[in-house]
Amino acid sequence: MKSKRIEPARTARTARTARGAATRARIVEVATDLVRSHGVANTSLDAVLEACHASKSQLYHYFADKDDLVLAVIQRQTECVLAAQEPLLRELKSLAGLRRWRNALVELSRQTNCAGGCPLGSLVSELAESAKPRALLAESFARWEAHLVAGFTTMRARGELGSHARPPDLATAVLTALQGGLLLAQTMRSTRPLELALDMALEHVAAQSR
Amino acid sequence: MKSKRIEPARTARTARTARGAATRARIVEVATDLVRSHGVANTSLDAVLEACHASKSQLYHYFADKDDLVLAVIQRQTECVLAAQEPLLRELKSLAGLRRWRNALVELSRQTNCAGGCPLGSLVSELAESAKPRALLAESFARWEAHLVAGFTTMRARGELGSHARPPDLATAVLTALQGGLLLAQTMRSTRPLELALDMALEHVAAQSR
DNA sequence: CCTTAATTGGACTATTCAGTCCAGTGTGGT
DNA sequence: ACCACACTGGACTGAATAGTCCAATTAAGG
Repeated sequence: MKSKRIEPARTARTARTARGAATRARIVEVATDLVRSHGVANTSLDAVLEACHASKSQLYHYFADKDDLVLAVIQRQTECVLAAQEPLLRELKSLAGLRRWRNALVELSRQTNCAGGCPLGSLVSELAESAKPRALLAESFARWEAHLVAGFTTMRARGELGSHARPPDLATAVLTALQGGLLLAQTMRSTRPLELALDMALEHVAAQSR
Repeated sequence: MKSKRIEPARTARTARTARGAATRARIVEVATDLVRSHGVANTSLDAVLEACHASKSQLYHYFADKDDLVLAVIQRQTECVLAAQEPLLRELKSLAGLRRWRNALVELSRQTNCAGGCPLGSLVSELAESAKPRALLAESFARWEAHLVAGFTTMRARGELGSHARPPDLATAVLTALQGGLLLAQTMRSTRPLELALDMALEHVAAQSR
């Protein structure tokens, strides 16, 4: 039982100056990079501060504690992933667009030699047992799914999917395939699992076309 | 650059006595439990030793260092998972058996309130960037896949799958669906993603039947 | 028995890390 | 110009934690 609410809840001020905002942003940015490559538990605050030339007091001026910083990292990582997906997600309005999305992801994975996996997926296993981080990650995936839902809805409206197709379910299924594919690809150091997973997902979607 | 080979490689003796073997086994067992529930980075050696009533010297008598213990934990976790899968995997010789497998997994996930995810999958994101652990995990998944391959091969021989069906690819695809489904289920605290993922995988397999 | 080696207890070290504190510096508003 | 407050530098603390060391205990074989 760790009751945090007993304490005066610490500060965690919000930046009131351009300079302060810049500092805060710099910390989050660097922390996000380090967490992506080493995981939360293997990223020390000292390492973050050294990498972004900030001091302890700066960090604790803007964040209550490490957990609080991690929440900011999750949010930033979410923005990064969604921003990277944006161009692909935008044209996700047809089976052909879906196939382009698949190819782009496989290519991306190949370029990094299948290392790293999904930045958000990786956070899950480390943080899913903590309430707030888990809730934030759930929200992130929901936003990701929402883009897919929009695409499938458009496809259904166009008649490229049957009227019985359920965009939310399709989106969830496709996202599980992507996450599972990336996980296995990372483990096997081969894009093959990702390709098979996404192809299965594409087939699943295509099966919903009239 | 961390060169480990410069040192005399430390001891890591193998047990030469029933008592010693029991001690070693006890350490690995407890470590596996703690790692499953808290992750590698959040499991301290002191915690392991206290939980199994052993001392530092006992641990370092049988393991070179923490990494070495982690390798043993991966192996034990693999045996546990495969042993738990065994009864389900054995009857994986028909589409009906596959469906029973699906239902059992969903039920299992529901019972744990979707917490934890796959014990092996969780290790991946934490260890996939280290050579030996990654190789071990790849081997674990390969063994898991092998069971699925055997099932699909039987199904093909029986004519329940077409002769064009490729058991290894089907097995990989099914495993990615399971992993992705568990990951999302853990995040969303709902069995729905797992159900959708596995149903997609079943449909994928069924599509290979004549 | 008795010797040899396996096994064990647990104190000790060195390091790392989260979090605290306070004195000092910059800055915006009046 | 001046004041209040945002911001910053960095030393310091206390708790963990991986790993070391050695003396004591226990078992196995001749």
